[in-house]
Amino acid sequence: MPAMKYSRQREAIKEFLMTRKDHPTADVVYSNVRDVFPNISLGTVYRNLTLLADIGEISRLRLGDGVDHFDADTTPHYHFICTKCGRVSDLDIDVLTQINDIAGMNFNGQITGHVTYFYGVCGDCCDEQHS
Amino acid sequence: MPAMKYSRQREAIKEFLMTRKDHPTADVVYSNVRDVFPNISLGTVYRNLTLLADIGEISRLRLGDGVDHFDADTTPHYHFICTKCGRVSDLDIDVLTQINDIAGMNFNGQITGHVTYFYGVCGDCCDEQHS
DNA sequence: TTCCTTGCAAATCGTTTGCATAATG
DNA sequence: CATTATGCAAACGATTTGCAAGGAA
Repeated sequence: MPAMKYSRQREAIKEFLMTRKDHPTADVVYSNVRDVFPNISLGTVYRNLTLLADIGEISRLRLGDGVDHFDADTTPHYHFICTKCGRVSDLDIDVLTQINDIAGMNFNGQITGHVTYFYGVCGDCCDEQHS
Repeated sequence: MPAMKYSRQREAIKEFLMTRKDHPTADVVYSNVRDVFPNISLGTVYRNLTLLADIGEISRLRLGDGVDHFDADTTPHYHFICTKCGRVSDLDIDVLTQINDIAGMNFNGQITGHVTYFYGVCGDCCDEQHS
């Protein structure tokens, strides 16, 4: 693991991510950071997102839609994906550690964790249906 | 949705999947079905896997490893991924419908389901560590 | 004969990487 | 000055798609 040097671009990427709670993709990060660094390349964005995720300063979300999402909030929490608009939002519940034990019943091996995401229709899309 | 016609290739793909409980990828399906149809193309495998998944005869698993896995067992159940060997196996527990309700607390919207996969070390890999 | 399915190859999408140059320590 | 980071473009792996030819209803 090489020593990390400061870079304005990386800082801008992280700062942008911290302003958002909708878990943007690399592409969204790219087009937004380009407002500040018009010459930044998509490769640099990917490199820094990967680097930040590796050192634990951000987290990478694989939600099964084929695209990686990124989150400046690294505390363990669950996510919700709206099947109408695709929006990703945080859920305000405790981590369900007990389901690891439930899953471990009748299983030959050690279960150390789980990944869960919930889906359904978000508040905004529910409102649209009623109007 | 166009009417579906019989095809030997599709049949072979589905039959192969039914013999396996390790959730193979499209590539694994391809190389195995090629033993029966040496001229089958990867495109045909993908087309049929997608078609079968769309009509609900098989299910497509996105486990966050960047590759799609396929399962002839379409009944709802949970999966376990070994972080050592990458093997995917079924878990013998009931579906935890109650966690949808838990997740729905303090949430403005409707939660209709969830996707969960567990990870850890499988029985075989545990044994290896001890020997 | 109609229209679905195939094999093949090219295209697409998200992501990674090699390389010469620029910036950091 | 040593080394990491950048921009660019090419490479990549998984998956999809256009097309002409083959097979099912």
